[in-house]
Amino acid sequence: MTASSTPDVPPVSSTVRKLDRAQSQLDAKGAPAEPFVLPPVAGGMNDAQREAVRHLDGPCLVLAGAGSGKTRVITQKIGYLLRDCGYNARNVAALTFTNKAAKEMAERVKSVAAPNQLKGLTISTFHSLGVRLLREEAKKVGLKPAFSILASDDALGIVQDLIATTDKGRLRAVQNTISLWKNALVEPDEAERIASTEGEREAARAYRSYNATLRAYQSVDFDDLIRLPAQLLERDDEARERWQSRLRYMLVDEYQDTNACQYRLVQLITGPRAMFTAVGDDDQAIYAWRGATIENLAKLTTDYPNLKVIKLEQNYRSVQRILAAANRVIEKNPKLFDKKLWSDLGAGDPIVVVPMDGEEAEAESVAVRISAARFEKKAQWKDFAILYRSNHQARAMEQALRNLKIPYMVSGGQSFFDKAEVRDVLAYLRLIANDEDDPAMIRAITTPKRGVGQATLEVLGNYAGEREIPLFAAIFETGLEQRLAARQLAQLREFGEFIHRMQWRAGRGASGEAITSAEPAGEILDDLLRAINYERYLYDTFDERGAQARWQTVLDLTGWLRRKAEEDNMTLVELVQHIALITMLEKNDEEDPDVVRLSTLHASKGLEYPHVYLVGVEEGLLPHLGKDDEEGDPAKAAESLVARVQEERRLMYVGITRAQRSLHVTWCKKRKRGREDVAREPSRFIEEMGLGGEKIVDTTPAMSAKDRLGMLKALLNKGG
DNA sequence: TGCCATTCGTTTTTT
DNA sequence: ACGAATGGCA
Repeated sequence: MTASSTPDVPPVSSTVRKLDRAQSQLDAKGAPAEPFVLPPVAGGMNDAQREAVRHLDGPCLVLAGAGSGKTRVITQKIGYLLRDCGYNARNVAALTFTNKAAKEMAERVKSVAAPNQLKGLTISTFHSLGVRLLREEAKKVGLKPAFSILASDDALGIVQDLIATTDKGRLRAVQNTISLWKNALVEPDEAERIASTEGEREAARAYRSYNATLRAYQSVDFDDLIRLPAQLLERDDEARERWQSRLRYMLVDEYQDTNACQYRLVQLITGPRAMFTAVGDDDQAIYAWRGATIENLAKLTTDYPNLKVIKLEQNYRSVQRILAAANRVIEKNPKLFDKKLWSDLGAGDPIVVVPMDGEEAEAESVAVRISAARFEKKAQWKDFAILYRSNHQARAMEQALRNLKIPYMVSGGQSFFDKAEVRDVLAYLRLIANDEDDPAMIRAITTPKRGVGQATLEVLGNYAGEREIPLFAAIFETGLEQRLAARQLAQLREFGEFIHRMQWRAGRGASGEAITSAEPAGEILDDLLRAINYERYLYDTFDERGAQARWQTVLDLTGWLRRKAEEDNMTLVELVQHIALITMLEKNDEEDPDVVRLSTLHASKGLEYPHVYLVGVEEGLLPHLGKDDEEGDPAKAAESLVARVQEERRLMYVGITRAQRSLHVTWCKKRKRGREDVAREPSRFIEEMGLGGEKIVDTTPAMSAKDRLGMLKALLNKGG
């Protein structure tokens, strides 16, 4: 799986040797030595946490069980480095996987050091760091600094052009396989060698041209944001040394979710000095499907013989009964590191398991129970979370919550940036920032319709192909006059002029680099939307309701862009360059509103709630086991099935351990599948929780609509 | 031959 | 409930 044998990616050991050489040169030039005497650490931590914070004698792995205070360790350690150890914030980086986690960590770090000490500190996702590195080093990688980042849908479009099929599932499979290869540092050559199934062979054939197409568009996909920086640092001694002396201490959160590529990047940046702290929990590894491998945890111990391993085993989050159930479930998985979580927060209430008739009944019942519990426990809405395996389960829940007028927020789910209207607007912005971005060009020039259709684009595409120039540049070529009707040509040129004007106003110099005389992003955006008449287009193509919702989304987007540009004093072009990574979570700045949280189990990781309702805990849903692929190799199929059950079990573990005080687990005896009701079995994980006599099986039927209304009124009256 | 409507089927998680 | 595929109609 690792790329040790790939010709153009040297094996770890040789890399480390090279790094050693590079590093000794660096140190000889007088880089500051690490502090000798360790100052004390501020209190409020247990012995293990304190040890983790203070360990600076080399690489450090913190095995942090759920709720054991890992974020605390990271933030305290940042504070320790900056306050007490003389580190400059510019030389410290903390990496997370999600924007949400990065944002939260940035928030918590504020309490740990003075603002001026924090200036220049890097707290970002792997992907954001990758973008930053890539923008700065663009020339060395053969990209212009204004390269585009393609969302997965755009990347899928590229795959579609490469493979002759309309089968969306197959295209996704190819895209996915390529993504996994990139994450595992497998280059096209090796991919061709190791492809074993028909699907993989198809992907291997497309892999090389997929990369070539991206390059032609001056674009990268998400995986490239890690892969290309790693590749660059691997090959370019000068760049590597520069980044090594720049990021002198790294902290990596959720280390169990790193993939081979991310591991390599960390390894290259930290170099042989290996000044880093990795924090993770093998029991919470739930991203194997996107290339993460817990082998990275094991590899750490072999790659770094002087690795200090510290376990955090005291849980500060959950009541004993919840923790015990979680421990019993995860016990069924093989252990990489032995650790046992304990808590002194008291026994707590028994865990409640409730079988339900169907998904509406389940949703209704959970909603009613939350209403009642809020009243009984004098709790707030935001003390409750409803967690589920897959996004579509949110539908029924949302409906039930709306019926009871319970405020809620859905986190996770499909990204804001996947919405068509957002991608439409962004296509224009991408094109303005990078006019070699052909997918953006095609999308922009065809939405809204402006009399340029398939036929015209084909002519343009052919012409651009012959000359090997971008589509946008082709617009202005004189050779087109013979091939296109005057009318079409006029449309194209008008569009081209329009984009040119926007580029100029947005602060993009003729050759692509940013210039200083840019107009405010907000004004340009307004003019852009007005010029393309986007609102009108929405109302023409959708019904009143749909158009209104979509237009609101566009306003959210532009409003956010405008604010962001002002706050960070960026030109539109600069803004667009890192926008692909930003989640709308960042937009929801309103500090935690009092609402019930709906979330997938994946999106819930790292969060905690007093009262958790884990719904749809059924065989086939959690664990969700797809079909066995592995064409005709029963041994392999069985092996992968076992691995998948183990990952689903960790997902269950993550779900249970989100709960602080109470946990409800529900499952449906029947569930609608298509139009038929299908009988369902409770998840094996319910049994594995080992609730024994303690389990309460509550079979109260769902309330009638009338009773519910009565209860709601009663609650409203009493609750005020 | 192309488009519209109906019917059937359905693996999920995210940067 | 959504998306794709197929069948029927114009």
